[in-house]
Amino acid sequence: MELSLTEEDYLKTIYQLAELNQFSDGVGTNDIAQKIRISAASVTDMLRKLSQKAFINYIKYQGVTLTEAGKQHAIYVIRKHRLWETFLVQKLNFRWDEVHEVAEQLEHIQSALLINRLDEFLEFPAFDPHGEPIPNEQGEFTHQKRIPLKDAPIGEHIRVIGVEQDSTSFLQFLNKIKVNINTILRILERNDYDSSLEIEIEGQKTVMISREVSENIYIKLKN
Amino acid sequence: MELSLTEEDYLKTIYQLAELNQFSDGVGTNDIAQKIRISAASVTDMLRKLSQKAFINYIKYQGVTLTEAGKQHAIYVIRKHRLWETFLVQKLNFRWDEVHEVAEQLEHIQSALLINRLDEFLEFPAFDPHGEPIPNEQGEFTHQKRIPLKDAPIGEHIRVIGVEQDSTSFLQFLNKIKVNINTILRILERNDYDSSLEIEIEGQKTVMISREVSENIYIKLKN
DNA sequence: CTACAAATTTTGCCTTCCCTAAATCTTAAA
DNA sequence: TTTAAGATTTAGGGAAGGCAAAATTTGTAG
Repeated sequence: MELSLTEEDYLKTIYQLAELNQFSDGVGTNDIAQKIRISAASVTDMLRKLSQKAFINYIKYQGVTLTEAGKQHAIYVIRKHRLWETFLVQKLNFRWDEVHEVAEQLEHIQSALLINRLDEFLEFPAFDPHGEPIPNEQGEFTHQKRIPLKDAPIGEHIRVIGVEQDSTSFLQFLNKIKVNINTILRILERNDYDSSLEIEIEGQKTVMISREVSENIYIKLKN
Repeated sequence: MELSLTEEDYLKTIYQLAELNQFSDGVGTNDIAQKIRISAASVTDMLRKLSQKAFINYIKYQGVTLTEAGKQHAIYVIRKHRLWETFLVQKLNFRWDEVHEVAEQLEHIQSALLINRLDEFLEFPAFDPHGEPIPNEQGEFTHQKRIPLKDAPIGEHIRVIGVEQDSTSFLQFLNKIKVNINTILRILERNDYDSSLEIEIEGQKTVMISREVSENIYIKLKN
C-alpha cells in the first residue's frame, strides 16, 4: 500500500515517540501534535484514518500504538531518511547541520529500487552520520553500546560514535570545535560544580564543554 | 518564491509544450491537460493561479506563454530532473527505462545546495543519459547538433548521442539490442520499401531496426 | 455570413489535510 | 469522592488541487 507523505510522517513520528517513552503504553495525541507542529484536532483526524488503514491501534482517549504493518512502514521511512543523510554527508559533503531538512524531503520518495541501489552505492552502512543505526532491508537494526560523554572515564582515549540531532545549533557548535563521528577525545578534567568538562580533541586543542553538550555526545572506549 | 510540486509540474509542462510547438504562439489548455493527464477544467484553474503569480501570460481562450520568471523556474525544474537522471544512471546503475518515474519525484526536492552539490558530484555534466542538455546554474543549455539515425550516411561510423524518451518500451528495446549513449553504429543497408535499416552495433552484431526506431535515435558522425 | 464543432471556462462539488472553538473524557489533587 | 485542569475529540470550516457537466467562446466549413 502506498502511503501519502503525510501519513508517512505520522507513522515515523509515532515510532520515534514510542521509542522515547518505552515505559508508557501508548503515544498521546498531544505528543504527536507537538512533534510535527500541528493542532491536536488534526492529529485526531489522521489517527482515525491510520487506524482504519490498520497501521495503528487506536482507542479514543487512550493513545496509539503501531500495528506490525505500521511499524514496518515507520522503520522503512527511517531507513530511507538515514540512507539519504549518509549520502548527503559522505558523497555530497553536507555538514551535520545541513542534512536534516533535505533528508526530510527525500525520505518520501517512493522507489524501492532507488533505496536499495542507494544502500549498495553507500556500501550498506550500518550507521548514519549522527551515529544512528540504519535498518537493513528487513528492518533490522545494528545495536551498539553508547555511553554519554558526560559519563566517560577521565584520561582515557574515547571515540565519538553518535550525537543527538534535535538542535541545529548544537550540531553547528560541534562543527565549530571540530568534533565529528570517529573523532578521538580525552577528558582532561571534570568540574563538579557545573558538570562541565575540559576535553582534548584529536590530541590537539583543548576545549571546555558544558553538561548540556556532554550529555548529547555518545562515545565508546577506544578499542 | 517557493512553488508547490503541482505548480512546478505545470511550468515544466508548459515549457516543454512550447518547445515542441515553436510555430504557434501559445500553449493550449487541452495540450496541458493531456500531457499531465488531468481535466481541462483543472488546468484552467491552475492557469489563473499561475497567472496571478506572474509565472505565465494568460488571456482567457488564448493559450499561455511563460513569463521570464516562469521560464527560469521551468528550466530549473528541468535542470533538477536531468541531474537526477544522470545520477541514477551513472551512480546507481539505473537503466534508461527505469529513471523517469523516480526523477519525476526527485525533481521537486527543494534545496539549491543539494542540486549544486549533486552537479559538482557528477562533475557538471552537460547532457543527461538520454542525450538531453542539462541547463547550468544560470539556466544556459549546451547545444549540440543531432542527426536522426534515419538520415545518417550509410557505411560510416557514427556515435549515438541521444534518444527520444517518451516511450518506455522503446527504451527497453534499445536496452535489449545494447544501444546506448556513445554506442558506435554503422548503417549497412537501407531498405527503401519500409525505410528500415540494417545496422552494425559496436562492430559486433547486426540488427534490423524499423523507421520508428531510427527516427528516435540521434547520432553524430564519429570525429 | 452563419452555424456548428472544438476548445475553453464556469459552476458546483469532492478529497486531503489543516485549523479554531466548543464539547467531552481522564486523571490527579484536595 | 469530587472537581478542575489537561488531554482529546467533535463540529464547522478553509485552502489546494482535482472532477463532471453545463455554458461560453473561437474558429472554420460551407
